[in-house]
Amino acid sequence: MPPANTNLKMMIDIDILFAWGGVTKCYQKGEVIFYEEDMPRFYHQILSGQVRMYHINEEGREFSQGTFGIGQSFGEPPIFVGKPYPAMAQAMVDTVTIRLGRETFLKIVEEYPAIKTAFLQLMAERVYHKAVKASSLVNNPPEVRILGFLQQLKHGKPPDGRALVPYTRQEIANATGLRVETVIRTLRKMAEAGQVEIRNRKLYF
Amino acid sequence: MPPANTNLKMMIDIDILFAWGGVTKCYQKGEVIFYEEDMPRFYHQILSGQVRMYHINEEGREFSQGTFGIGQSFGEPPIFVGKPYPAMAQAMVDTVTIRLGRETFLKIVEEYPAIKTAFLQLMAERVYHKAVKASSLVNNPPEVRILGFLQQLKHGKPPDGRALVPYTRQEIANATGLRVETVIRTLRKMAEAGQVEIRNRKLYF
DNA sequence: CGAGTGATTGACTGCGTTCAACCGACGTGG
DNA sequence: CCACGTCGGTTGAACGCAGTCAATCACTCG
Repeated sequence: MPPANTNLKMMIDIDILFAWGGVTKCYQKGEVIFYEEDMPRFYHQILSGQVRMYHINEEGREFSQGTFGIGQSFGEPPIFVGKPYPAMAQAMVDTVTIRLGRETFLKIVEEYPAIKTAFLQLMAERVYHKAVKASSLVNNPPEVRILGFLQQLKHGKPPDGRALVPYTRQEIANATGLRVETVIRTLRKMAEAGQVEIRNRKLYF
Repeated sequence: MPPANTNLKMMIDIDILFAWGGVTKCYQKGEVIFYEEDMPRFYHQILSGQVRMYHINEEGREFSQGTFGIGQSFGEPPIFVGKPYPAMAQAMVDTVTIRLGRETFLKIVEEYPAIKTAFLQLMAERVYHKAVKASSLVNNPPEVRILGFLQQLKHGKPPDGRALVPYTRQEIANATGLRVETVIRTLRKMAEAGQVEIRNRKLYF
């Protein structure tokens, strides 16, 4: 199952990546692609599978920065700004990526104006989404946070009735800064209110 | 007093902005530059003063997305992605900006590769900071949130002893998603622990 | 069938919020 | 020069909601 926020257009054409020396790399489910504090050495783009970026704080609690699907790239901002990764990346399922050295990637960006523009827009979109997400996370009760999370999944999706939400309660909790139990109890209330639907433990929105 | 996170390099050279038809605009303290949900019509760059971007939620609570000082631009992501502003911008003090129509701005970005690169890096930096900020805001007790906020102000600042924090308790509360009272109580505890200093109601970090 | 994973429920607790005052510094006008 | 208004800072008391802990349930897969 592809992640709900999959953006179908490829960030960089695969032929270009291979032409510039990109190589594929396979990761098993659960394998870590890079750790927090690592310096970025590669540009990563997903050929198949799904990747999650998240942060673990001092008390051992996770916070998801986002999930990425086929065609999407991840972990680029630190490449552009020359800082270490602020979060770790992990394959959620068996995943194949194509990767390219940091320097080569930056050369490609300078070489193709259209690609530079695409990344400018991508970064702008990420800023935008993180701003919206922050608003919905901070200062808001559980119901609003969860609604915000669910709505962001709907991007570009046709509003044809309800769709299965491909996330576990735990994943929703990690993305919204709530505890699993709170997510469960809030979702039940929301189901009673008709805002979501729960059919044998599956969540529809 | 310039905001603590002032980035001294100008985003776009002022001569270029004027050459392309940029005009200056004055805002009085408290004046709103644009509202949430407005479609972006201008690129804004600060000549003097200080601007705050923030969001007001349903319950009337504010959440600061950031503050911007001399030489900085703000509100660009929606221009690049063609969406309405997710937050409003307001002059915190009397402020002068230079502004330029959206279309002209985009033309400049395409015209000058160096400027395009600068904005790519700027957007990447913003993503980075918002990611770090989100981690520190969610799932964390007041002390950690406030520490995160204070540390982000230190960027590039020489660590020469303590500096006056140019923010009111209310502003810190709005930026961290806490209540004023909680900020006050937590700061007092932190002062006792030596993490900050409070001299006649002024905060030093 | 047994192990493992995710979902669920109940009881209790604690922390940050809420509400309501008051304080201290500063500026302005009569 | 002082009275007054305003704004930011401070304190105390009570409350309520989400977190915590612990146990159980439902489903899947080897």
